[in-house]
Amino acid sequence: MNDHKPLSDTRERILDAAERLFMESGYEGTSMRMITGEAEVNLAAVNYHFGSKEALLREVFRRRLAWLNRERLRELDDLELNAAGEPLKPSAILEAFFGTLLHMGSDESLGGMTFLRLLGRTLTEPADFIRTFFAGEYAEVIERYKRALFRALPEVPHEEIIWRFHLMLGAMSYAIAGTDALQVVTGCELDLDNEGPNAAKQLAARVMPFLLGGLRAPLPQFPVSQEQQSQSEPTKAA
Amino acid sequence: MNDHKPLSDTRERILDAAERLFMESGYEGTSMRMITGEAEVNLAAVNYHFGSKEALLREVFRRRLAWLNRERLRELDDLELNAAGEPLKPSAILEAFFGTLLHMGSDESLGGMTFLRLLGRTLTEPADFIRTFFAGEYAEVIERYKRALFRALPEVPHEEIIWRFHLMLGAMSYAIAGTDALQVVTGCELDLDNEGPNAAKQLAARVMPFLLGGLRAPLPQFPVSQEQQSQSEPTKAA
DNA sequence: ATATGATTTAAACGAACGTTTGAACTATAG
DNA sequence: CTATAGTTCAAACGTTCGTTTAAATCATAT
Repeated sequence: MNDHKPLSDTRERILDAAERLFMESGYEGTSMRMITGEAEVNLAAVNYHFGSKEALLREVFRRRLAWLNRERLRELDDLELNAAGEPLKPSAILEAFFGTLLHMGSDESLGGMTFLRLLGRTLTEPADFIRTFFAGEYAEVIERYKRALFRALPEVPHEEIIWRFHLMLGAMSYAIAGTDALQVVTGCELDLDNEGPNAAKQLAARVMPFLLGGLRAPLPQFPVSQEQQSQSEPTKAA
Repeated sequence: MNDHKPLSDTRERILDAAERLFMESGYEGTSMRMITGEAEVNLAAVNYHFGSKEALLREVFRRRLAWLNRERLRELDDLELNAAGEPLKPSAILEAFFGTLLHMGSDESLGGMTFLRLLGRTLTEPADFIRTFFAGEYAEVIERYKRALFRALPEVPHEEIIWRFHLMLGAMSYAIAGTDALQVVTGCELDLDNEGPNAAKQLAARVMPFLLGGLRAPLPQFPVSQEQQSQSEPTKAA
C-alpha cells in the first residue's frame, strides 16, 4: 500500500501557512480560507487532513512542541546526571528551559522566530480548548523543572518559586511575541536586528540576565506565607 | 435640551458587559449578541451608542485608561518635584508605574481585577486597530517614564532599559492576565486568594521584587552595544 | 489495462457574524 | 396637547464563517 509517499506536502503546506497566520492574526482572526489560500490548497484540505480547525491548531503546535519538550527533558536529565545528586544552579535550569526555546528561533527547521512568536502569543489566548491543550502538552516538563527549582532554591517558599516561574514565562513570552506588538508602545527602534538566526541569540543575551535577576530577587516581606527573609540575596545561584 | 439625564445606563451596562466578556473570550471571540445579551439591552444598542464593535472596545479601554494614565503622570510629577532635579530611584519609578495599575485591581469603581486581566490579555491581541489604539493611549506615559528610567540608570544603555521595560510589562501582564490562564500550565493551587481587593495587594508584593530584580540585573556581556559592564550590580537603585 | 484507495476539487450547506432599517416608544419643550 | 429629539425594538440585511458533499483526479498494485 501507500509507502514511499512524499508524505503529501499538502499537510506541511497547510501547517506552515497556519503557523504564520495564527501568529499574525490569532486563532479566531484567521479563517480557513486565509490558510488554504496562502497554502495554495483546496479549502476542504484542512478538514480532510486534520478534521477541524481546532485540530489543525493542535497539530501546528504538536509538531514543534514534541521536539521542544523532549529536548527540555533531555537537557534536564543531563544536568541532573552530571550534578550527581547535588541541587542544580538556577542559572543552569533557566538556561536549559529557555535556552532550548530560544534555540528554536535560530533554526528554521524547528519553526524559527515565527513559531516562537506564535507560541508567545498563544499562551494568552482565552479559548478553552487551547488552554486545555497546552496544559496537557506542558504538564510533564513544568513538573520536572518546578521540582528542580525547588531543590535549587531550598530556602524559597514553593509558592514563591511557582510565582516567579510564572513571571519568567510571561516576560519571555512578551520578549518573543512582542517583537512588533509592544515596540509600538515603547515607541522605539530597538527590535531584533533582523529576522535571521542570530535574532534568537540577541534575545537570549537580553532576556536571560533579566530572568535570573528576577528569580533571585529578595523575597517580599509580606503577611502571606510562614517564612520570610529580608536579606537582599536569598539564594546563591550563578 | 437633554440635561439632567441618568446618562442612559444602557451605555454603562454595555461597557461593563463588554469589559467582562472581552476579558473572558477575547475581542474576536466575543460577539455583539453575547454582549447585548449579558447587558440585557437590544442588539442594535451597541451600534447606536458607540457606532461599531471596534469603537466599543476603544471606549471600554478609554473609560479606564483615562484615569490610569492621568494618575501615572501625576505620580511621576510628584516624584520629580520632590526630587528637586535629582534622578529618581528605580524602585520609586516602578512603584508609580505599576502601583497605580495594581491599585485599579483593588478598586471596583476603576474596573477591578476584571479590567486588569482584560488589559493584560489585550496587549497581546494581534488586531491592528487595537495595537494602534494602545500606541496612541500610552505614548505620552511611556515616553515620560522611559526618560525617568534613563536618568535613574545613567550607566545602563538606553536600548537595554527599553528592553527591560518591555520585559517588565510582559511579566506584569502575565501575572495579571494569567490568573487562570497559566496556572493550568504550572498546575498549581497558587492563585490569588480571592477576587477581592487585597488580591491586587498580594500581586504587588509578589511581582514588584521580581521586576526590580530583573531591572537591576547585571548587563549582558555581549557584542551588541558599545559599553559593557561585568560587575554584578551595575546600578545602585533600591 | 483496470481496479482500488487516497487525494483534490468545485459547490453548497446552515449558522453566526456585524450592521442597518424603520417603526414604536419615551420624555422633555413649546 | 402637539411637536421633537432621544432611545429602544424586532426584523432583516449581506457577508463570512467552519464544515460537508459527491464527483473528479491521481497514484499504486494486481
